[in-house]
Amino acid sequence: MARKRLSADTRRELIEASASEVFAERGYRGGSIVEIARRAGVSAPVVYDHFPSKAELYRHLLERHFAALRQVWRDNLPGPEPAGERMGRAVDAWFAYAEEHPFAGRLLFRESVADPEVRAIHEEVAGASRDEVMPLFADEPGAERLIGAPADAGLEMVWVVLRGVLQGLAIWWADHPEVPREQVVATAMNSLWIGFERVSGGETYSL
Amino acid sequence: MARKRLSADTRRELIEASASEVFAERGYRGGSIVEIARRAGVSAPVVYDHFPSKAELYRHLLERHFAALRQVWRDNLPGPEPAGERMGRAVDAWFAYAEEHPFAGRLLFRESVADPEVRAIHEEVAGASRDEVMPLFADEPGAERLIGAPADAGLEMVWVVLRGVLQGLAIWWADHPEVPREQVVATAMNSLWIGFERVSGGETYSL
DNA sequence: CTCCTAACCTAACGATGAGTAGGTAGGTAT
DNA sequence: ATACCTACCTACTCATCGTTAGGTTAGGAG
Repeated sequence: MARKRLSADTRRELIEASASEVFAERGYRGGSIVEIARRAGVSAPVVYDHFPSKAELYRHLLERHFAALRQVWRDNLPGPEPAGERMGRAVDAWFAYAEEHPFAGRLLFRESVADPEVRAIHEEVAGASRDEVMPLFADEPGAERLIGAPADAGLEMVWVVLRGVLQGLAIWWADHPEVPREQVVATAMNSLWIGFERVSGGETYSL
Repeated sequence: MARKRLSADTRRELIEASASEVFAERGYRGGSIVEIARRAGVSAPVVYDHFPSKAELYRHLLERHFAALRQVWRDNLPGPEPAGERMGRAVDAWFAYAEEHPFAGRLLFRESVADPEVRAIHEEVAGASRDEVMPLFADEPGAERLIGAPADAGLEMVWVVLRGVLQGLAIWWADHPEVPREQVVATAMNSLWIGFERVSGGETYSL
């Protein structure tokens, strides 16, 4: 193949795109620098001209995608409309991002409980996301009913459920792109918001 | 440390327990045979007296835990009681298993989208679980409302959501054992069943 | 007490992969 | 045309890890 000499910025973007792919497909440990470099059209040492280490490259990608998704919540969740409508458009926008960046969903959530090294990066980056998004929920009327004692744990569990559903569907959807987005969004909302609304209206489940 | 000579069966169980721990903590690639052997009180080659390869050891653990969880659904989901009650006790039993086997939840779901080698094992083993559990849901009255077109995709998405919620909560709970099980179960049910019930009663969400 | 099975070990092999050293050559500015 | 910067390369080092070969010893059977 004819090697082309590109500007540093252009090559860096190619490397980031390639790394998103490779990490999404193979995980942090399974994704090799050589493979990332190959798909970006260069040899492995070039990666180190742009990133100091594999871990830092990974962290950079995580931060980029998490920042984009945080923005989705910030842009869509607040507003004067009914809560269900706002939540619906936020979830829709979330999956729109996942559609546009097929590797983002897989990249962001897969390794979240992996070995200490990677896990620390995830908790740091994902924690920031959680801390920003969850207050938006806590302000919804009736939200306190979702929260048992201790309150923090209850709120965090809401986040865990939200994350679990969006993560699971995003990963699944990446393998079934023929399903239209509206259907994925509707499935998520049927599970998440309808339950939330009902509970915040007083109908808590008990064993 | 004083090395004790144990029967093959006893040592094998120690190795399985150790491997569950290590894979849960570090993932498939991150968990090394040496570390597994060390925690089982032996040197690495002894592992190969019991399992032909790392992959087969991993598969064995997966099959064991998935079989146990399948049994939980089989035992708890069918019955004459109202659907919500049956679902509630199944979810409760599921988390009881997760409580008793702290590594099961993390082990079973973490690597589900990892590199092809591991992924194939997961899809094979988890697929069997899904194929057995989902029909139990499809039979619930009103379930067809959860299912858009194509029907298979809709049913599978229900499974994905269910799995996402249980997985997320199980992993989170493993790090927060002070939260009582009832609260975890209630959170799961609030998200899952209340939404399900409401939808099967005709209240489908639409954007 | 004496075998002999099998549970266990040390020492290596081969592969893979992160990261580095040091040089080469394409483009651009003068 | 020449000189220089820098994008890029080849060729390595070093560490880790799965797996195997082959030997050693505990401990029960006779």
